[in-house]
Amino acid sequence: MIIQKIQDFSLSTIAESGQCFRMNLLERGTYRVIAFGKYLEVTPLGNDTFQFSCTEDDFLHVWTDYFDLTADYRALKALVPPDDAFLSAAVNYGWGMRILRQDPWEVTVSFIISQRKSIPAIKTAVETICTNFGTPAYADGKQYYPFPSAEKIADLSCSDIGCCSLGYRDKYVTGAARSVACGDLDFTKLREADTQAAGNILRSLYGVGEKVASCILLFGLHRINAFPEDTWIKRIIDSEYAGAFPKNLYEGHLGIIQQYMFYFARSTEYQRAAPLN
DNA sequence: TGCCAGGCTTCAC
DNA sequence: GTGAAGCATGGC
Repeated sequence: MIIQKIQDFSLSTIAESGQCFRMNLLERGTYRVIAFGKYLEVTPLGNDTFQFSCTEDDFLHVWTDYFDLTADYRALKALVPPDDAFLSAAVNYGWGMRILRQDPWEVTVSFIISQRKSIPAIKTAVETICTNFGTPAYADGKQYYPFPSAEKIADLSCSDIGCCSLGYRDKYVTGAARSVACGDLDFTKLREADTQAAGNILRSLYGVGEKVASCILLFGLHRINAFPEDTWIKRIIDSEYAGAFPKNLYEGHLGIIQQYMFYFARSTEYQRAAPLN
């Protein structure tokens, strides 16, 4: 068990911002995270202090990286011009945001599934994949299901994986799994490649286009300048920026800005004031 | 019951 | 190269 003081860190903001699908609220503010085959519970204790249900070794070598705890987003927020009312409100609303450093394989599958699905439906599909094909594991007597390996998914037919509500995306997921399993898609090499080259490789996968590739770059490879433009971001750029968002102001950190925009655009606070649809 | 969802591929033109 | 059609299924 680790007790840690962390400033500018909000579990609810991170969990509800649409970047991950296996971080869930249990009770009284405690969130459960399943990632990299490990199980974690994080409980806010007040005064910027959090309890992590892990060893010191895992905290230092797994979760500090995962939650991007060494980063400081304050300098980025300071770049937002005061006269940009939307983005000023967005970075304020998204207090405690972090861009998680997730497993790129899990991110690839999750965001392939995400196309034309609601976030609750994505979470259901991802969880069903884990319970059906993940190898059960235990932490403190609790059973959980890690995300299955690419090799495991590669052995499945579209019919086998049909129980996971993937619809027409089933062939995209099995195809990506086979690319990883046979070595054609190597995330170790992608980490070393420049962002443009990595994006080109990702877009060569069947079922991966510009938006999903950007999500894999941002959430799986921590290329924080990747800027996924989904329907929400496009509507915001049209309605708040007359179709021209000033990306040049945030060069190098566009992915973080995008995450504040996405999280705020979907909030009831913004929807009440300026509904997008 | 009907509409919509963190898009993509395919096919005309 | 550009734009429209079609897509499976869950959640509200």
